[in-house]
Amino acid sequence: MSKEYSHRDIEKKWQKYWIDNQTYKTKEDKERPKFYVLDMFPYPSGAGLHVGHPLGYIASDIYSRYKRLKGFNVLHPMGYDAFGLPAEQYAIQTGQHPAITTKENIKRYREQLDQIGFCYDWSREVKTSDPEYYKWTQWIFLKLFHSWYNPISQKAESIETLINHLEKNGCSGAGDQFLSGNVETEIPKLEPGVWKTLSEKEQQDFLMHFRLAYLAESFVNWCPALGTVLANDEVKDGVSERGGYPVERKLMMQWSLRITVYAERLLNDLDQLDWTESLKDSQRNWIGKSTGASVFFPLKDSTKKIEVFTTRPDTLYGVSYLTLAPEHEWVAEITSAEQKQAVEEYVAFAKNRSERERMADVKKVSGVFSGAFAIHPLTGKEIPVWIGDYVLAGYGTGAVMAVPAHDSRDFAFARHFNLPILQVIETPSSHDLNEASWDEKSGKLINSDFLNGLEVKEAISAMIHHLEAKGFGKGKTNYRLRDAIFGRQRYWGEPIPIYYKDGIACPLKEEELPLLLPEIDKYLPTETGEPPLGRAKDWKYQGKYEYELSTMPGWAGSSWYFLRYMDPGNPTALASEEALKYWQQVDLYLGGSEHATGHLLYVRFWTKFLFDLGLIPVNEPAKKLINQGMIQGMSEKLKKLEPSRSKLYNVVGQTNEKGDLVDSYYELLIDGKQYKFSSRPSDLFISENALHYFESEKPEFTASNVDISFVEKAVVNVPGFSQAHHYENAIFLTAGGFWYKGDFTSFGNGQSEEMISYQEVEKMSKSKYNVVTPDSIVDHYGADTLRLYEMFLGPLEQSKPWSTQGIEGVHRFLKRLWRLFYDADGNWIVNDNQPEKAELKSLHKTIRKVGEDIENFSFNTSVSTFMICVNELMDLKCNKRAILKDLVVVVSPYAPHIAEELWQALGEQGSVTEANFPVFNPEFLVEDSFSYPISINGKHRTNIEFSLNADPKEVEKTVLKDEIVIKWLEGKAPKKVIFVKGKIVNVVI
RNA sequence: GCCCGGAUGGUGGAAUUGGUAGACACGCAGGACUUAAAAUCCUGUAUCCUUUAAAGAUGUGCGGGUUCAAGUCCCGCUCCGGGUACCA
Repeated sequence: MSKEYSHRDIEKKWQKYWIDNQTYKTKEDKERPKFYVLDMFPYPSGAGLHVGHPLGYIASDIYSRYKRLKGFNVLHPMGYDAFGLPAEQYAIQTGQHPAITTKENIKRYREQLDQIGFCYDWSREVKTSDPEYYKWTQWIFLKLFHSWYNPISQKAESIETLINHLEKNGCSGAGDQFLSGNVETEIPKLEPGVWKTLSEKEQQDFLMHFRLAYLAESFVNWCPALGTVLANDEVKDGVSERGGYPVERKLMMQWSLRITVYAERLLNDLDQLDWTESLKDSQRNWIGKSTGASVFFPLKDSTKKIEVFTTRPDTLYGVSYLTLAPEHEWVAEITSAEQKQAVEEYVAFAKNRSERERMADVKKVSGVFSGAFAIHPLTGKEIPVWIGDYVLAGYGTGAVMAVPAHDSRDFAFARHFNLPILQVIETPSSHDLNEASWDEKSGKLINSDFLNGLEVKEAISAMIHHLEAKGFGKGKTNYRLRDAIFGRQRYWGEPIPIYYKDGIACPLKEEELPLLLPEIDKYLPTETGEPPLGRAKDWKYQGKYEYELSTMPGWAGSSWYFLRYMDPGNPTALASEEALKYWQQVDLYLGGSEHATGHLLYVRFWTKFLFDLGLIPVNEPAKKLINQGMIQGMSEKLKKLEPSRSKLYNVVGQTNEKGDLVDSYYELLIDGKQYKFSSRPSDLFISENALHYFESEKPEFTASNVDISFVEKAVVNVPGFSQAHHYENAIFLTAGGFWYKGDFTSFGNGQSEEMISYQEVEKMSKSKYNVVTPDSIVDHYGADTLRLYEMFLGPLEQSKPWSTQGIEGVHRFLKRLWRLFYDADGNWIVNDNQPEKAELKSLHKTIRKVGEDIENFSFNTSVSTFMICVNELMDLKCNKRAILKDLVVVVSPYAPHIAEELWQALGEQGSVTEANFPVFNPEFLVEDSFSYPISINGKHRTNIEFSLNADPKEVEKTVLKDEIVIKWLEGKAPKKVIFVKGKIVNVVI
């Protein structure tokens, strides 16, 4: 075998060895402590893996390998979140079954992952679209369906315990503490003893108010383009996260999961988690707990009372009107005859505005007076009731008490409609209440009867006390978190295991699972607008009852997959008790922060639920979580213009005497010269060096992404690009000429004829043509180089644009490492000589630093440390086995292939993964002297070597005799001499 | 608007509890080897003044402060990135 460093041979050899020897197969091993390292579930997209994906995978792989060397039994699995929209969209376009697309994508992912040399235990691979797997997703759904949340015991229980309670006690409605806790829910009243007299339908409808998986009419994010509803976290800026299609609010009957009952626990348990503070903050904000009071305002001439939620009950005396959301259920009812038309028009207007529009003009105030009045519960005064879309139907009660003096939104509304502004809190003299409201939760109460003189905080509790005593309201906690919509009107997802009998939703029996996804002819809604599953032929429960036609959302399968990895093949349970007990939970979870409010909240929710039912031993999925930064792409772009929008471009027509068009052509005018085209050009692309032609007109350019494979150092390959992107009929204008239909016409002006692009940092994505895959890098430099380089780029959690600048240095390092074992002619040069102090020092410095770095997830500095060590050993001409053997082990988590090869070359048996991480010995680092930096007034001037045991007084004497110090002293006596052992000497003059 | 993170040479970045700013690498410049190239190796490389060297001055986004000593701590800003958004 050639003894050059040949990454192609080495990496192929060891990847085969690992498979043949099942090196990474993990078993429950009671003898060793366990450690569970998990990467966030990838969705296998058609674009394959780009260089950003492996960043986290490499980090977790290094960590896993390190933990193994430290004697842990490491579980490090990988699998696929295989259901999802893109495969289905592709199916709609091409008719290809999403299962086929998914399978192909997974195959490609797997090839790409394999070539990087990860230590995944592939025998545990799971795919959410596999019936073996989704059987258990459906099983958990049934458990959710059969459970309710008991607010007294603070956990999920079987629905049976609720039925028992209802039989005995009935339900006193929304205020029933036993049933609702303090969570805002609408519950109908039920007298004791009535339960048994209800029909089955009535009973089931009632239970739907409690089931953790329930069917209810609610406002959903409807995406017409995708033909489905989306969860809140799947909507970004009013458009769908996948695809960017508009989303509107719609009232629909939907399956939802009652995540809101877990709000308090999801919030509190964050404190125990070793997750990044910013991620925990995101979850806290998303849950959005706020405490305050609900207050009832009786309507004038009515028995109805409008309930509002406020966090500022202290400002009750400052209420000058109420505002209802346009969707509030009483709007039509309370509107006066005179206002009817105006209100109806306004409600229609508000409803038709898409979410995006509503968000776009947050600043614009709109609303209408309902004509109704409410009675202020404390003052008895009449106050008007308005309708305004700044009030959200989905939060609180959909109604607010407006305190314009102390709430900026109420202030803007009051200003716009000339409503009174009543001050109830003293403001600093610098604050002008005519200009803006005083929203601060501080100050003394005024104009507020019994609250006068109290501080805001005291006033809040005093008021709540007062309201409760008088029966006008009560203290209340609200959460921003909404229940999660669970049904999707799509094909490629888990069928919901429910059928309908006489209008009642009935669950399948557990032994009837999995409910298989049926085959259909087209992946589109039916003619009658039902979801695609409506197309399935003869798909009925027991041949007669309709199944639920919506499927589960993408996050269903990913909400519990960490459990399945513990025991993936188990046919009788989601995982065996033994495996669940041994592996417990994820010790280190690695993934992007974009999952903060979606996946990471749902997986915590399901974990807590399964824990409540006693099915698993832990109530949190992951102890520690690290976010890796995003690797962005560098896009290449060309400025573009609709040709007719430039003065350089003309359409010239010639007419005969009769006025008929006899000849026409298109032309470009440059420097007074005319260039003709026979047919109409589609676009005008402008090179960065040709912008001066537009100086006088300054048009608004648009931009087009150019596939980065057609760009070399900002020079665009025009024929390649125009063909691949279908711009055959476009003009490409450069400073010195232009391309049209594959031909170049020179202006002959001596200016550059190159088509120059400009660069922009963007998210790496197929649609931006800026994707860099790891494949070519692995091919050219090898997986070990890729692994080291991705770590060398910088701190793991930092986002950065991809650039291969610098990869050479890392590759050179591996070649230099190789040179410690083989000389330039490929001769083995390792010897058994006794290592010397300097060599041991270099090695142990490295052992210590790399160990610390991995524990701190500071992988970039480890790579530097390796480089320093190899450079030092090179300088020392050290080829000693005693040193190199340990070095190979320390390097192996980062660059496993070369480490295996060198390990074997050293004559060691088996895989380097079975070795032990060398133990750091501080003795080798003990120094007896130190070259002290000598500072004068804090500025470094010189260095003097002293023994580390040197007496400070002796040091001071020597320092003051030093030539350079004497020069700076200029004959003066020093005021002070600071001596810090092992650090510094500072002379103060 | 609010919450979080960040700003250090031409570039990526390093710098323990405050203690030699710029490790390591890229790039660049010069040199060695070679017929030549690649590869490899050696030297230099924050900025400014200076022919060079020595020596010095400046220097971690900006303005203040604490300290013998500040990239690091405190106060006030600017800009960039991410999240979130009428949440009452």
